[in-house]
Parts: sequence; structure tokens; C-alpha cells
Amino acid sequence: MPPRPSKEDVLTAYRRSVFLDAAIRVFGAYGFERATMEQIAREADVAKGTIYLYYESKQAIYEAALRSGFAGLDERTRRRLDEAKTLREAITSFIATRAGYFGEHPDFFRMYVAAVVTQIISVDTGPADVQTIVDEQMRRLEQVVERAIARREIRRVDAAATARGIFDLTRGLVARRLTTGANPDVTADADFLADLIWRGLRREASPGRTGAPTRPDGKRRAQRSKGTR
Amino acid sequence: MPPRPSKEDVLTAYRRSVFLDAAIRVFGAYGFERATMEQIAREADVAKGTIYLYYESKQAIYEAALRSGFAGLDERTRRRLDEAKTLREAITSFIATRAGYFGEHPDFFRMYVAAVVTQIISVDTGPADVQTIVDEQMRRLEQVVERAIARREIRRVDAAATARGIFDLTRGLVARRLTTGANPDVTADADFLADLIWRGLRREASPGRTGAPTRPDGKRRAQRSKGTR
Amino acid sequence: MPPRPSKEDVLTAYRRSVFLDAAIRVFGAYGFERATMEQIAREADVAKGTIYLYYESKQAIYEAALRSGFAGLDERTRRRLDEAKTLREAITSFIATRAGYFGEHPDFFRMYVAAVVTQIISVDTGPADVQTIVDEQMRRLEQVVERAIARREIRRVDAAATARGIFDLTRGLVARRLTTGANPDVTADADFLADLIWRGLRREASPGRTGAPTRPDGKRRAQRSKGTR
Amino acid sequence: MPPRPSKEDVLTAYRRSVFLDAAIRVFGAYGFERATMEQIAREADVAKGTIYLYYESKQAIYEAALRSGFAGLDERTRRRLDEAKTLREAITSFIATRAGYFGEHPDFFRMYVAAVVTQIISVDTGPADVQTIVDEQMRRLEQVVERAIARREIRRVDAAATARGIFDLTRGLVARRLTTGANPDVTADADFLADLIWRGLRREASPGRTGAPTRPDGKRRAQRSKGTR
DNA sequence: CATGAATGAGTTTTCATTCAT
DNA sequence: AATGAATGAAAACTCATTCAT
Repeated sequence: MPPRPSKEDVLTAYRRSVFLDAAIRVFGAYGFERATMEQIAREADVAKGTIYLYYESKQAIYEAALRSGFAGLDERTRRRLDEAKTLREAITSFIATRAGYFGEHPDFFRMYVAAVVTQIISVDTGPADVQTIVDEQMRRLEQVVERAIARREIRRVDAAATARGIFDLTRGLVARRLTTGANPDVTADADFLADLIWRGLRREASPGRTGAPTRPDGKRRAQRSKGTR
Repeated sequence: MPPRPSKEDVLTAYRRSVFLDAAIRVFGAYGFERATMEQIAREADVAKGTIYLYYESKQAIYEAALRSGFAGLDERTRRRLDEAKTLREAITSFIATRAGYFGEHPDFFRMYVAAVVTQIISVDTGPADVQTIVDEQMRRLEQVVERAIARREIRRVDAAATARGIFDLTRGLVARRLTTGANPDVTADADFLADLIWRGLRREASPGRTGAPTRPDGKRRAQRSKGTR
Repeated sequence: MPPRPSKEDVLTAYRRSVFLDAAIRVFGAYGFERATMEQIAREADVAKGTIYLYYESKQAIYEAALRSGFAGLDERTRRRLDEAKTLREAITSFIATRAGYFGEHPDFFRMYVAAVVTQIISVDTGPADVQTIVDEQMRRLEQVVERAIARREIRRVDAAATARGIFDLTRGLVARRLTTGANPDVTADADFLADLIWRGLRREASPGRTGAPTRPDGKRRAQRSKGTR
Repeated sequence: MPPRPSKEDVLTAYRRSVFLDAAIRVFGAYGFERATMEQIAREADVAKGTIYLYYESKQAIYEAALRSGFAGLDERTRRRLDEAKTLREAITSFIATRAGYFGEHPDFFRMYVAAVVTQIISVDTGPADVQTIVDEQMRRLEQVVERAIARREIRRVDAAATARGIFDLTRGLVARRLTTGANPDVTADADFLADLIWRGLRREASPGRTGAPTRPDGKRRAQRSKGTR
């Protein structure tokens, strides 16, 4: 049994989280290079030097901030994905979850995007694990697709490529929502994309059925998009 | 008729293009902040001060470089899009064209991605027109989709949302190809995505049903989304 | 009769000595500027703030540490010098004693050397008394020389200049032993130097001549040097 | 034939020398740690950044300054040593030359002493070559002593140990002269020490002659110290 | 008394921009 | 026009010192 954390530990953890929040705000707003430790300190309402009591360097607090944001996203994504019964549901949920999370944490989203770009740009720099984290999320998505193939919900496709596609569509959607102050109702957008993808994936409509249990329910909220026909 | 450009003009234009190429290389490799004027000057084989005879500031040459890269991309994308007969062809071509262009100009691609991020991140900074340029390309794509709807190649969908989807998928594909030294054969990837999208868009198998309740609601030019029902 | 020291006094004195030892180790290893209060505190196994309960400032504990080292050195040097019967013995003993002491306290030696340098360097800084302490040790050596002159063990020379010479030779020897991990046997080195000096000081071989024209000039209490010839 | 240095080269060399002089002044007055680039810049009458056009770092300009001072000292010492006919002359000259040089360049002397100390203190730091340079000067002195032995000017002694002795005596003398504003007439001091040493070294006055080549003394290789009797 | 978290002045270093040649 | 030396503002990071607990 681990020893109950001491009062100091708790306090320290709290301070760190305050710093991380401040860091996410500042890094999110200005990017790594243009953010200054001074700003972060001001945001956290401490003196510059104080941050260095908790983090080794600018790079260090940057990475910690990134990780902390990812942790929450990861956790929520995984949970929601597990709850989904069908691929269609999973896709919708994936998009909506991420859009939701990022909507709640727009600063982290900015950091996230910037980190991905750094990943793309620099051959040498950047916390090596961003790609790893992203890859893992992608793999999870891939498994969902694979299971859908296995249960014959959809036709046989390249699961990895499909996962990447879903991922990219989600990223684009989220980015757009964050950039333009757009439509706070994600569901519609999510539905449209999920529908589009799902249609693209469904088994050849042998006259009469589609792979997925036909949903004669009418409703589908399908906001952003466009019904059939 | 505009006066024929003087010899000086020609020379100046040439100098500028040399600077822009150098700038793209350097900005692409290091990003805006970490790139230095010194590097650009070296790359262009001139002294640091010389650049300032042609461009006001680091920001200025950055924006010019970005614009110059976009110009080429734009031009090529438009041409190819115009040649396409079907939507399917258009999508494939769109993806392939962009992947090709960026493959030829990886430095510009990095600049481009970084610029998009800056766009997302900073409330205040960034060349205001990046979004404009991107939007325009998106609109072109949208028109292609609209025409496909008009000629009944595909079902009625939100053309704008669809265009955004295609755009995002393309971006993701290209980014991945640039990051991982991946598969030099774009066609396969492009085909897969084009197929996926196209299937997602095609008209309901004639008499049959799809899961989604047929919606005989007709027109609506479907500006920015619009849910069904 | 002074009141017997209270228990608190004893404790305080003890604490202080712990701090001084720690300070000597750290200052000796890193020099004044590069040593940090943090290091000293760690070395003394207390918190940083505690040191300030005993010493005003970094400078203050530095000077105290220096003084404490000197005290030991002084005491031992004096004792040994008093035991010596002849000048030759005294010189040998002086060298050996100091080499021995510094060998046992290499950290203090480093502090000492550094302090001397600071003395040389800075017009304004440095514990004013380092020079005083050194001067006093020199004076003691001078007296030994004077006594040797008085008892006609050696010729009449400038006792002060001679003392300085012995002092410098000793310093050089010790420094070299500390720097290079050299020869743990001081005696040989000490003997060589003592012999050299002593020969240089001994009275003219009675009736004979030496290469150097004998100078029958008598007295000269020879304050500040005055070479022969 | 090397190409004549261009105007730029000359200018650059001049600038560098101005910086070195400023650096010697500042480092000499404050020591490495307490000196600031700002001070050096002010002293050289340029802006802080300018120095970095000529020297990589504070450490770099420090080492360059040290080297430049050593170069002059070395050159002069060597020349004078070569001119000396007898050991006695050589010793006097060595002391006087160095005292003279340092008297002319007191700032460099301070740097020099500090560098030697750093050498002593830090196990890890410091420009590795200070020791090398010092060693070389010592070796030169050693050769002078060896030659004196060979030509039977003095008895067989450990030449290296003797050289170290002369070196240390000189150092002490110079330091004292610089510290206390002492006696501007070096010659007297130099003579006293040279006489002392020389007497310590001369051959046993076999009744009647000294300097003369009597060699009934047997071997005694007396390498590393160990005086006779 | 003891602690150690917090402070912020002070230092090195970088680099966009200017300007005399 | 071109150059490249000079500038100095700005930023990361360190550490002696203070002070609330």
C-alpha cells in the first residue's frame, strides 16, 4: 500500500497543476517560442523564479503541459470509444468527444496543434512522444474499425488508412470550430461526417440491405450535412 | 497595355524570387521564430542587410514567401480540378495534385502547415490572408462538389462540409507522407480516400433503401451545413 | 572568571563549526562565486534558511570559514616553529607543517589560495584580515630568521625578505602537491628546499672566499629586502 | 608567401585587440565570475552584443585574453633568458623580467594569478592550457639550471625542483609588489633572491676556490630534489 | 529555532534591424 | 545597390536572501 501522500506532496501537486494550467494558457495563446516564462509566471501569479522550483526549464514545463492535456483527452476518448456499440456510433462519438474536449480546453487544443506541427516540421526537435501518443490514439481507432469489419458491419477496408481518415476529419472539424467561433453544436457536424464515412464503408448494398442494421427510425439528427436524396 | 517591364524591374523580380526560395527553405526547416535573417541571407548568397532592401522585415519576407508558395499550389490545383470529368476523378486529382506539389516543395509544406497553426493559435498575429487563400481553395472544391450534385453524380449533400472533409483528408494524407518518409506512390492512398468519399457521397442504390430515411426534400443550395429534417 | 558557557552557547558553537566545515568543503571545491548556499546547507544537513540564523550572509560565512581554517594552521605552525632548534630545522619544519596541514585540509587550502588571489585582485573586496593573518605568520618566520642571525647560525641577511622567500617557496610546494596528486612524501621536497635556503644563508666559509665577493658591510637591520651586490 | 592581410583583417585584428585589452582590465579587476560582459563592452566602448561578433562566449574571450597576456610574457622571458651568460644573471633576469612585465601589465598579472588559482581549485574547469604554459616556462628555467650544472657553474642539484623554487620565489615577489604598492625598484629584490639562490646552489667551496670546476664530488645525480647534507 | 517556498535582481546570449561605407 | 559591423532589446535561467509557517 503506497503511503498516503503527505500534505507537502498534495500542495506541490496543486502548485504544479496551477503552473500547468497557466502554461497551457500561455503556450496555447502564443506558441512555444513566443511564450515567455515571465508570462507564465504572471498567469500563475508567481515570480519568474518560482516556476523553476517546479520545472527544470521552459521545455520541461512545455512538455509537462502537453502531457497533462493529452492525459485527459486520452482518457475520455478511450472511455467513449469503449461505450460505442456500432462503428457508426463510434465515429460519431470519437468526433464529438474530441470536439467536446477541445472545446472545453481550447488552449490545450492550440498547444496540441502546434505540437503536431512541430512534429511535422522539425526533424530533430520536439518531445518525441507526441507522435507516439497520437499513434496510440490512432491505433485504438483502427481496432474499432477492425472489429466493425470482423462483425461484418462494414466491408473489408484498410483499417489503418480508414482510422487515419477519421482522425484527420476530426482534426479538421475541431480546428475549424476553434478557429472560426463556429457552431457550438458539434453533434450535427459529427453526424454528417460519421454518416459520410459510414456510407463510404458500408458493405455493398446487395439489393435491399446495408451491412448495418437498417435504421428506419427517421430521426438521425444529422444537422450539418444533408440528408439523402 | 502595361509598359513593358524595365530591365531593373526584371532584375528586381529575379532577386526577389531568389530571396523567396531561400526564405522558404529556411522557414520551412526552422519555423518562423527559429529561422534567422542571417540564415536566409546565407542561403540567398547575399549579405544580411540586402534583404532589407527588398523586404521590410522578417515578417514581411515570411508572408511573401508563403504567398509565393501558395501561388504555385493554387495555380496547379485549379488547372487539375478543371480537367477532371467526374467528382471521383476530381477528388483523386485534388489529393494527388496537392500531395505531388507538396512532395516537390516539402519546405513550403512545412511553412504552410506552420502558417495554418499560427492562424489557429494567434488571435492577433499571422498573415491575415492565409485563411483567405485556404478558403478560396476550399470554395473551389465546393463548386466541384456542387456541380457533381447538379449533374446528379452524387446525392445532395452539404457541399461546403463535403469540401472541408476532402480538404482535411488531403491535408492529413500529405502531412503523413511528409512526416514519415512514406510511400512515394500517392495514387494508392489517393484512390483509397477518393473511393471512400465517393462511396459516401453516391446516390442511393436506385430503388433500394439505405438506413437513412429517404428525404425527398429537394434543393437547398446547402450553404453551410443544414441538418436534415 | 568568565561565566561558564551555557548549554545554548555550546550548542550554537557546535552548529557553527558544522557549518564552517561544510562551508570549507564547498567553497574549497567551487570557489566563492560558484559555491551556493544551497550546497553548503545540504552539506551541513540543514535547510538553506538555517544558515542565515548563524551567519549574516554568504560573504560572512565565507570569512568565518576562512578564519577558522587559518586558526588551526596558525596554531600548528607556531607550535612547530617553537620546537625547532636550528634555522635549518625551522625551515624544514615550517614547510613540512604547512604541507601537512594543507594535505589534511585540501579544501581549506583551496579556499586559502583563492582568498589570497582575491586579496591580490580586488581593490575593494575580500576579508580585510587575510593579509593580516598572512603577515603575522610571516612575521613569526622573520623572527626565527632573526634569531638565527643573532645566534650567528647564518650570515646577516634581510630577515623579512628571507622570510618571504621561505614563505613563497612553501606556498609553491604545497600548491604543487595539491594540484598534481604528487608525491605524498613531503620530507624530501621540504629537505631540498630547506637545504637550498640554508646554504644560501649560511655564513661565509670562515677564512675562505666564495664566488661572491664577501660583503663585510655589517649591520643593516634590513627591513624591506636589499639584495647583496 | 602568405597573402598580405586585407584591410578587413587588419581592422578585425585591431578590434580584437581592443576587446582583449578591455577584457584584461575587467577580468583583472574583478575575476572571471564577477566580471560582466557589460563591463567589458563599456570598457571597450561598444555595445554588449558587439563582443559576441568577435568572441563566442565569456569563457572564450577570457581565454583569449589570458593567452594574449601570456604570449607577451613568454616572448620577453625567453629572450632575456637567452641573453644571460651565467645562472646568476639568468635568475636575476628572470625575476626582473617577469616583475617588469607584470608591473607594466598589472591587470594581466591579476588575471594570471586568478587563472593559476582556478587551475589549483577546480578539478574540472579552467582553460586546460594555463598549466601547460606555466609548465613550459618552468621547463625553460630548468634547462638554464641544467646548463649551469653542465658547465659546472653550480653543484649537481635537482634542476626541476630548483626551477620550481626560482619560479615560486619570483611569483611571490611579483605578487607582493603588485599588492602592496611596493618598491618600484625591482632590481634590489631580484638581486637579493638571485644571490640567495645562487649561494644555495654553488659548488662546495673546497678550500680556496668556488665557481671553479673542481669536481671531486663524485656523482650524485640528484634528480628530483634531495639536497646534499 | 528551523524550514524551504518564493522572490526578483542580475547575468549571458541571441538576433532583427539600422546605417556608415 | 550592397554590405556587414554595430546595436540593444528581450529572454532563459540562477541564486542570495527573506519570511510565513
